[in-house]
Amino acid sequence: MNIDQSYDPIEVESGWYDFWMENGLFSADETSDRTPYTIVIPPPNVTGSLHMGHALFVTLQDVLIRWKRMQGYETLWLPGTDHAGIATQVMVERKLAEEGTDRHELGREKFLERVWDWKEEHGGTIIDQLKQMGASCDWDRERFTLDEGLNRAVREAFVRLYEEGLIYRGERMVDWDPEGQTVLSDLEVDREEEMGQFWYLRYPLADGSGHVVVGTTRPETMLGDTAVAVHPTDERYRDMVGKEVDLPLVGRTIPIVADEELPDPETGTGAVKVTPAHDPNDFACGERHDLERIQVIGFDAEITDQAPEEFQGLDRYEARKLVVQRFDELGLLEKTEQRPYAPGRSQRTGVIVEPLPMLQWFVKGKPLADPAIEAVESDQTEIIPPVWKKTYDHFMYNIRDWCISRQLWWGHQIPAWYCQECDNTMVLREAPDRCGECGSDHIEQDEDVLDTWFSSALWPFSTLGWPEQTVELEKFYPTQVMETGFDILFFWVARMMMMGIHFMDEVPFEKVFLHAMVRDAEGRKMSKTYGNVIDPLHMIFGADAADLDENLHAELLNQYPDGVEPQGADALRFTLAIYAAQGRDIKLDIKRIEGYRAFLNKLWNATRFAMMNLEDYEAPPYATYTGDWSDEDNRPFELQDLTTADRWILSRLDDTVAEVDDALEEFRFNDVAQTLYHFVWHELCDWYIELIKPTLYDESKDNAATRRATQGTLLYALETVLRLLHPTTPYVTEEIWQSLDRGDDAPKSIMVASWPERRPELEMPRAVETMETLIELISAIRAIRGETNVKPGVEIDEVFFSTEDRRIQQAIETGSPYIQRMAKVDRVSLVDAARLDELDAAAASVAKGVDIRIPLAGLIDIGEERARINKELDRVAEDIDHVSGKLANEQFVENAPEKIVQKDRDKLAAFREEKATLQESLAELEALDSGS
RNA sequence: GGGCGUAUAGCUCAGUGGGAGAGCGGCGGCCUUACAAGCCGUAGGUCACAGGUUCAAGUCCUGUUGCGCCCA
Repeated sequence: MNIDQSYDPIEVESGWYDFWMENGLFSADETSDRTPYTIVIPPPNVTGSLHMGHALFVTLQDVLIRWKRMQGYETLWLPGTDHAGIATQVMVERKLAEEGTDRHELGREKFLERVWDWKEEHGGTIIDQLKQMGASCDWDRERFTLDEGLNRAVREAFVRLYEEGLIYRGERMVDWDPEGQTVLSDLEVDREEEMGQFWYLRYPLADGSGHVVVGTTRPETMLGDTAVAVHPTDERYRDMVGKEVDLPLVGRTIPIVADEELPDPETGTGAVKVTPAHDPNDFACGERHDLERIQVIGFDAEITDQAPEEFQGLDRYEARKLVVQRFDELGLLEKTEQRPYAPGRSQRTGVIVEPLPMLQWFVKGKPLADPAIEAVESDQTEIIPPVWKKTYDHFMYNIRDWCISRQLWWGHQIPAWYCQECDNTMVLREAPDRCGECGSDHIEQDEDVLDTWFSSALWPFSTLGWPEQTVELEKFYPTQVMETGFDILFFWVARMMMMGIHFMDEVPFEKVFLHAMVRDAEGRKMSKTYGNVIDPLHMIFGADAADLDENLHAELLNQYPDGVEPQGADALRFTLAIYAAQGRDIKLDIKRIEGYRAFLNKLWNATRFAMMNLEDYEAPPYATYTGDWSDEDNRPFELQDLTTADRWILSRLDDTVAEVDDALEEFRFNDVAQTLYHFVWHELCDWYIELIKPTLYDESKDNAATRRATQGTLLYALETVLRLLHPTTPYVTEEIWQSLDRGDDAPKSIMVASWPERRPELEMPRAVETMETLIELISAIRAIRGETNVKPGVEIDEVFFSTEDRRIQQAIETGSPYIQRMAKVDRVSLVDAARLDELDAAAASVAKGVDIRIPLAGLIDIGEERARINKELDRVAEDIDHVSGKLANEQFVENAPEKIVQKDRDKLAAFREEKATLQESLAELEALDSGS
């Protein structure tokens, strides 16, 4: 025995990762002639740390990669990290603030040094954590979105798109993050509905003939109003169009214009104020009516000198208060009300964004989106689950130009240079010495950097060496699967599709699998606000109460005041896999993780059992497990020596192989895990191992061949199921597999053992049928025992079976030793119906059409047995009602397929027979009861 | 406001027109030499609601309600 008494995940998971690394088992060979299978990792934030979302994607991708690797593909799982522009820069800026300085004081160069330092310090964390999850990435190829090769790819892509007219610089309304001090793309702004104030302001008409009332959620912007708009069909304002109003507080006179789009007669008063410099819709309206843009809120979110002096320098919210106050004082505040509104907030800083017109760089949407739509339409890329195709299409068909410049320093600096002399703009791969137009050397590079997602969009090919035509690119592009969360379908997947097709003329991946969000057990997002965060590392390694944060992990602490036990990466992975049903969020409950650790313990102990009973077994060469079986000498056991139980488990194993494989092909990870769980626990352990104990314990000469066949079956089944489980639970399967010590010709790791395939030789339906019958009969006897208070230790003298069915009779004959053992029965007697009638009082049951009788013989509680039979009778009566009702329906008999109708007729007959048997038995019991 | 999804046992979820399932939890009984992280048995359902199609609906269609997400 070289396996510990119980499963200890920490112990098991401690050494194998190094072993895999040392043997180079994760490395892809770009020169091999094997069919490639490539996944590029969704690069996590370089300074981040592992959360459940990461744990999920690592699990699913590793399952796919390990599966394909075992199938013999040249697998490449290419890892890396993302520089996460805003997030990282904000982090470092906060640190600087603590030191009482800021990036401007430091200067660009020094600041970037600090960020690189920060990256060096924290950058390894997430990578180490991915490794702890067991990720079999090719670490030699690890990339970073800011490394030199990727920077080159970014410059190349930018320049080409510029030359093709697909990147341009222009003044547009953009979302400004006043805290992050940068522009954001549409996608980086979150809108969440909240209750807000809605103010109604009176603007007096310039001719003194009255006033117009406008509603707004942002009164401070009135300082920049340059018009009031009403709908041309709105009768209320028909006479006002063309008139002017005196803008209070400001003293400006502004027109009332008729606009088709901006005002909604159904909302508010139907008249709206127009602030072209501070709202995208107003901006558009301003373009239509040629209105002035007056920017009254600056980049620091303070009121500019374009506003009256009183307001200048005020924060936008202070200004709001003051504006409202002044309106009130002037009697121009009509009313206020509470109303839900959805302000845009920066995804990074959480601050309400300020829409402002700015000169920025943009990527044109439509020309890149059209081929990407077509690629999905024509199935060059398949989106799974398919429901997301609609969302993808919706985004692509309504795509807007993408603002890619960011007022940050941490990122790829835009490769554009401006001549200070002649205003020439140069977009180039390398920095120029002088202006190409006027020759001046007074040139400056654009200060801004690119949106991080711009570099991420190139990830599937930039990581393989593009723009060089590398061997890697040739071998591994396009990739096979992009596996990521649906929340970045637009941010990332859509943009990779556009860029991949544009630059490579080929889609970046054949399939996109979008996984769900991991939530807490109640379905809420994991967040500090709720205190419901579950840290994957706490699940893997355990956590003392002291390790847990009272804010982040409040709920966990509540549930586990003393901390949590280590569950291991395998249990976590198995849990995430079995939860990963398509089209549904994952509501993670720690109890489930504990349950699957118990499952791995079960597997562990099944192995211990096997090893105890295989000590004298001489295992066949490993090649017989994976090789061709058409040659009888190359099989791991003699088929003719197999017992019914052996045949059954091998058949079921073969079904399991097929089910697992099908489920993997279709990304049904939950079915993969569920199928294996059921097979290992409820077939292999609950039945097979129990069934074969007598065979294994009988060391007589007569039994030698049978025993050997059973030993062979046990080892084969265990070894095969380990291979099936390996992609999901790599550590424990490697540990157990190694301890089986399958000889010199076995691969050095289960990682590179071959993936199980169906074996026609193992399909033995007759044995399956027999075992299914036996399992039902045994369960029926156990149910009687359990419900009539027969103690588990007590052996029943004799059980009688009666059936007309030849095949079932045979099953009982061959299976009687199994029945004896599993139901704890001394004798099994197969008799004809007449013999049953001779029995006096007996417990009775019917299963598979077999009458089962157990003479009471003083061991069965008569009262309990009567109650049990009455319950059975109720059930049968319901069944009879149901089926006979169906058969009484002429429509059903006429229209339903004959097969279905016949099935119901057979059922009805069986139910009636069962009822008769039970009634008879009950009558006997009652006679006995009254007689005694 | 528009769109997408979802509703099945106490909880978390499978379910592919043909008698409603699993895991966890509950209850009862077991220290049976692989495993008490275990074993045996068992209770628990108006498949959200209302219509419709069909011989037959958890499953297909329509509507309603609740919940979730995306876009505006």
